[in-house]
Amino acid sequence: MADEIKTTQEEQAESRNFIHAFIEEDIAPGGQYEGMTVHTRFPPEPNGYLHIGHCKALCIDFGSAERFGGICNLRMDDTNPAKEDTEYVDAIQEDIHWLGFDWGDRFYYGSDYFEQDYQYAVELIRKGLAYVCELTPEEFKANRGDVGIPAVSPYRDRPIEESLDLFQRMRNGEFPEGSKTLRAKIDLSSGNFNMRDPVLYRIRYIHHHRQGDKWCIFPMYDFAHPIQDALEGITHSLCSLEYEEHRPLYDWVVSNVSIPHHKPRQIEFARLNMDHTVMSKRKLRQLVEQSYVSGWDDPRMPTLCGLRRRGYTPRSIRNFCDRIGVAKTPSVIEYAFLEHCLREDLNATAQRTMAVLRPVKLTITNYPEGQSETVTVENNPMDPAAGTREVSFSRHLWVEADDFLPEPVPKYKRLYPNGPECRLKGAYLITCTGCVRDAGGNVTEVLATYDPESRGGDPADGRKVKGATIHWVDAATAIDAEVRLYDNLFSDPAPDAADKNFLECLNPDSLQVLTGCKVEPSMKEAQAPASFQFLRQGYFCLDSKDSSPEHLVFNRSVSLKDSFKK
RNA sequence: UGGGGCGUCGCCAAGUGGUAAGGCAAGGGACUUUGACUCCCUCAUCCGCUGGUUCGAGUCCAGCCGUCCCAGCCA
Repeated sequence: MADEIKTTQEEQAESRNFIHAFIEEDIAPGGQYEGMTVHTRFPPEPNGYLHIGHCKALCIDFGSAERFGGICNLRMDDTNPAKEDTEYVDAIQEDIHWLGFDWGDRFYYGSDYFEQDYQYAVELIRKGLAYVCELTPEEFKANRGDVGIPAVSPYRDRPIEESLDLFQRMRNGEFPEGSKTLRAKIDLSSGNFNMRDPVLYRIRYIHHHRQGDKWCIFPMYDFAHPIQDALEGITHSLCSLEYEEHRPLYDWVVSNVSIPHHKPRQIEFARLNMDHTVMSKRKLRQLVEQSYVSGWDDPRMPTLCGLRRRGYTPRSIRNFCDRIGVAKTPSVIEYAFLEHCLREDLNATAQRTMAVLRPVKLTITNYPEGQSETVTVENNPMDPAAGTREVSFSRHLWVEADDFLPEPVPKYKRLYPNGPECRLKGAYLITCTGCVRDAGGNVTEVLATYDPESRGGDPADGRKVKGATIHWVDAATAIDAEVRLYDNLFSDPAPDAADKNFLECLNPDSLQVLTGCKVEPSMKEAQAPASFQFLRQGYFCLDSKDSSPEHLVFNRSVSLKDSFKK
């Protein structure tokens, strides 16, 4: 099984996307980076937790470098002090490491380049390619121009020396916020508004999480990013589609600033979108801050820490990202595909343990009261090396309520009176003989007889078992646990369609607490590593941060289907 | 409607002029000590539309339609 998955990964590794094609051209003989090491970077803004969309970018940034024997830097893109916080820096690194990516010693902060950014800005002024503009934000907007109407700046042609002086004084803190900016002198009538003399620097009297109060002018992304890339020797700056229109500006900065002979190439790809959830950091923050969820790591969140608590493995997530492909087509991936990748991984690696979610008592009428024994069950049928465990068995058991039906429906092959012989996983063959009902007619107990000659689940005479195999828990030793059922935060369709009111799209059934879950004792002893149990088409797991049964997380989204057809 | 993208099966996605890969989902069957897993089969005469070039077009050209993004002193 593990080999098969590995094979899948190898196949995927061989698949080539358009970014790979570009890189190949660039490093091939005659290409602009001939003979150079492919160098990429992952530049998160530390203003939130990483989500699965970032994982796609991570896989592309680190993956592309790795594919060509290159390296990838990790850089905190913290040029806007108003939005960033140190809190996120550590969490981001932790999540990236959890996924298994490593940036070695190449960890940087965009803000560490502030002094160099400043010097390059001065260089642009000296070259007559930038000027200090005194339009206020309101005036700036009013003079932005429009379709076919050029923008206007009365300060565009001011003397270089004057801009130099003003820029220095901006840095010195002599002017109030919003009073002045440094602008690139490019083209006020460009159809691409990013080129209509874009702002390079703005004044902000805000404490920077890393630079403290050293600076009161901060470079814009469009100015800082290309410089950071160039300084770090990045060959390929991979980013999402919305930066496509910024590329001319990116190239403008790179070619007008005298960073020693290095021009990184920006290539854009479509960011990840998924149904049943939101990927916007702004929205995710809103969910957290307005307490719609318990935190960034709420299992319903698409954040990496949320997925981790929900039972997702790093491998399943990376596999997912490798398989969804890289293209420029804006796409929406079905959540079912992510779930498939998880099941694939868990099936091969997860240690099983039995639990009953909606219990009904099962009594083996011909098994002596008070007697008990232990049976041996394999920890992972897909992997003999995972070993076995001993499970307690006695006269009274708990089984899933829907494993019994007083009246069978077509194709039902589990327990019903005079129904087929069924197998209790790892224990014995049983035949249902009837049930006990309360005054209201509800089934309170299922009755069955067992074949003493079928210990371990194999009939002594080798007869074929017609019924299904049923999982169970010994009532004498079972422990109760609170189980939380999680479904996706949003029901279909994806809320992005109703952007502003996305909170109204919240799925009211996205969290249920099921009490009375009976869990096999060994689960408690198993601790976190032994964390999964397949329940037909579903699975659940122990919370990765707290292995106590009170924190069982059941991923309902993969078990929504009825386990039998009516 | 200014600019920039994108349109191949329900969802992704290969394909770069030679007669539509693969995965997910779905349906059918086999197998099975989890109705899981695994295995087999089915699932686009057609590539947004309309013309054109060509012996031949999803691939080239023209026009049209649809859709997403930008128009922050955010990233």
